[in-house]
Amino acid sequence: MAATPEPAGPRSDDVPWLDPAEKEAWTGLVSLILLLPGRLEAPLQRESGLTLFEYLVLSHVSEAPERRLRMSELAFMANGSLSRLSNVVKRFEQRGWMERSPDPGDGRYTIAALTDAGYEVVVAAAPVHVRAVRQAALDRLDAADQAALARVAEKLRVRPVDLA
Amino acid sequence: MAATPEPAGPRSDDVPWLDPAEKEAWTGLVSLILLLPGRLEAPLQRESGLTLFEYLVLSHVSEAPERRLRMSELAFMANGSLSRLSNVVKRFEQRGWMERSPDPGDGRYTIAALTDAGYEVVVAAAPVHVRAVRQAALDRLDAADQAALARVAEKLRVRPVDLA
DNA sequence: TAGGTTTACTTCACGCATGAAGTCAACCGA
DNA sequence: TCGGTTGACTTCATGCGTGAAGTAAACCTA
Repeated sequence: MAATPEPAGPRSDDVPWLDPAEKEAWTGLVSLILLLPGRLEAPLQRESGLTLFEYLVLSHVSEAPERRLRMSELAFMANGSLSRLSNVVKRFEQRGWMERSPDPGDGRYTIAALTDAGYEVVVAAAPVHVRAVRQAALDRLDAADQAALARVAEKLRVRPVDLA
Repeated sequence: MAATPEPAGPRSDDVPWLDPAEKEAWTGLVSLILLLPGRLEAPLQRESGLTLFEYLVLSHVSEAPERRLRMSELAFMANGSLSRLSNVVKRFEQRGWMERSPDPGDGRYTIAALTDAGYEVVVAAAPVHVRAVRQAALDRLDAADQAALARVAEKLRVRPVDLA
């Protein structure tokens, strides 16, 4: 397999190209990024009609005290931008799974709350998701792999721009 | 941070829940999947108007002998489904970056070829991408991390359905 | 207390991804 | 050689994600 996407022609000046070890890491990362989301989401999508991100949103609010969270905190927890979250919560509101209200203490904040209907949706979706995670990932990794994955992810963790 | 998306209520029967180590691996994987694509694509998008997947497509054809490849091989190499590739190549054809023709030997195959215009696009995009990869990933990982990442990705590697 | 700035969020237009259904070529079996 | 099956794509409707621009509340600062 031709793993290097280096164009065959004259190479650029200032950017050092990837050595073999780097290339392998890069190839692996790319395949994770492009193939895993589908695998992880497919069961959730089929059985609960949810995106991975949507599931994370629901599950994080469901665990928060009183099942309520500020939009910005929720966005952070669910690994998404505020914009993305806003769109998702709007859809959830239309389906009756969530409700939004301004924070009485500071009107700039919006508090997102899970309804009972929304709660039932997460409860139904959770085992589906866990099964998918085991099947697509955890079952294929031993303890050392899992630890390494957690370590690497921690080092690469990065935040979307619009929440500072 | 509330890391477990386990709903607070009665837990499901048959699916074993995640233990702490598994939970960390899972959390890490999820954040990689949700946050890295954006980081990796943003520069490519801004400076070359390309998706990560689109870049991979271009760069893999550019390295193939005579800059031609069967659609199915290309889809496999670029970590995408045939359907996704077909849409991308169609757009590229409209921009004059690629051309498609049926394989003379077996009319079921389609051969995708890079034009000179397309070649110039990859050459311009490559350093942008490499810089992004270094910045978002490689620079933050030492050699052991990189090896671990490659190993884990290999174990999780999985193929889209429609290319068997 | 008025003007400007920051913070938190929302909206919308655009574009890409998905996957089910369709097309067309080649192969196979009787 | 004809009908069925497999293989390799292609198409299209639907829906989600992105990011730039907008709104509105609170916080300065003089």
